[in-house]
Amino acid sequence: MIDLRLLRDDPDAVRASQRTRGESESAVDDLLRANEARRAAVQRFEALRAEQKQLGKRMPKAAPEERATLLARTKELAAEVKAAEAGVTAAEQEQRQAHLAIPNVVEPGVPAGGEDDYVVLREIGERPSLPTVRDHIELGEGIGAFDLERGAKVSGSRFYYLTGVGALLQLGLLQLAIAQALEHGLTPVIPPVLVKPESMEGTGFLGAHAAEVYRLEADDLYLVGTSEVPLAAYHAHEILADLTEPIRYAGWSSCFRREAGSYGKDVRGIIRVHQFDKVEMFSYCRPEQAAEEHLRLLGWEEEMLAKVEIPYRVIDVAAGDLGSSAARKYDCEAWLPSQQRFLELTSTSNCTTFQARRLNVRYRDEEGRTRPAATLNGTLATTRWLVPMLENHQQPDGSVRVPKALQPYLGGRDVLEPVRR
RNA sequence: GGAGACUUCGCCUAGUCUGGUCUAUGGCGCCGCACUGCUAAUGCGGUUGGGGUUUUACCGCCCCUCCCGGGUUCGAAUCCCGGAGUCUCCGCCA
Repeated sequence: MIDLRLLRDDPDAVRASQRTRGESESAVDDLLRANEARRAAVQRFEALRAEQKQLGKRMPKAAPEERATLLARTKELAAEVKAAEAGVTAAEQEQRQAHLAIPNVVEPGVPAGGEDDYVVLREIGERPSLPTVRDHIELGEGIGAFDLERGAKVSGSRFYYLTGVGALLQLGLLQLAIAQALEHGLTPVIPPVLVKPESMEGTGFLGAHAAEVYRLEADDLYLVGTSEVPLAAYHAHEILADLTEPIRYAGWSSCFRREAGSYGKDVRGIIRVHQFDKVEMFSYCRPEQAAEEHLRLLGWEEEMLAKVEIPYRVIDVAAGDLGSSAARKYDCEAWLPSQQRFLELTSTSNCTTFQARRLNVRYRDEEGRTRPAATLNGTLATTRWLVPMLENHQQPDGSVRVPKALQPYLGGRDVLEPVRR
């Protein structure tokens, strides 16, 4: 939810943001109107309620005949107050609707436009020159890293088993991520992956992405698509006592996505799957520190990418492709030799105070006032990373080189050789 | 799954039976001031959160907030109904 004070003080700033995103400007006026209506309703109610309380106070010490007149008026008032209160509730609901319809105000400098209007900030590392290119499926099955057929047999399409070196690669990668997170002072967290509707809603995943989410109807719980959800809801309805330094977590969890509407896209292999594992960074900080913190998270993502020795580029995602919560988003995309294209490996979002306002996460500033915190998130490692790792480190005989940083997790091996199945 | 107890302004707690004087008690903690040459101790004062109004700079005034949502009533922390959470016991499964 955007800041209503900003909306009232500078509605043009919000309109400009909507334009950059390619979204409706009239939504801004809808919210302004709804806010005004709400305030009017509140004033009506409060005036009546004040009178009711005044008269009620006189009741116990009123003389018998005075009491009769009082009673007549207060009875009347009781009905009016009740009606006015209903008016407030209705106006609040209407404002909330209008409020939720407006995505976060984009950060200055975000490229305008849609999915294809990103700006490439830099490209790091050398694309490998390969005489013969095998894709990750051929390589992974060759070295016995995963079993797609049995994944499909047991659970359906877009499921897989990680086996042998594949399981070790993933565990090593995630542990490497946790080790790095610890180095930088983040608190490692293994969160619940089933959450209540309000937690899912608070993080904004039941809006445009509702169809992406698995729901357990019998228990009214949702499977999270990222540990961002339980990490963001972790401090919901809290006032953080000290936020002079950002509070940072590194969540390790399985993630579940329905991938509805992605039929035919990356159907083979482990690029786009229903279940994967991820280490996700999550940061709470003061709003004025958020942009700086965002670059810090991006830096930590790049540090991880360097450790696994993958060529990648960094893009500044265009406004129309940000999602509702983010004010700015940087993606790191790995080079994929088999497809001669880039594949998203990490994504870091600065949600400013938008998400915290929904989840009611606040902090106390120097003057003792409570203010909404800023929240940010960013990817440190996922199952998907195995794809460019296999492809970029492949050798002509179908074996795969192990980056130095991961070798300890694979029993010291520096090459994974093809195995007979 | 069944039964019961509980949920009060950071923490603990009084108040609920017997509705109005609850504008919610006390302690701890925290903040400020005073005092003693420092510390400690003591004394005094302050300390839930949200919203409205004055276009929040401040002060003030008002409304809401005693787990949440309804209801009864002129009036609800207090009575009634529903829900959530915590704990205890029983059952079941590990």
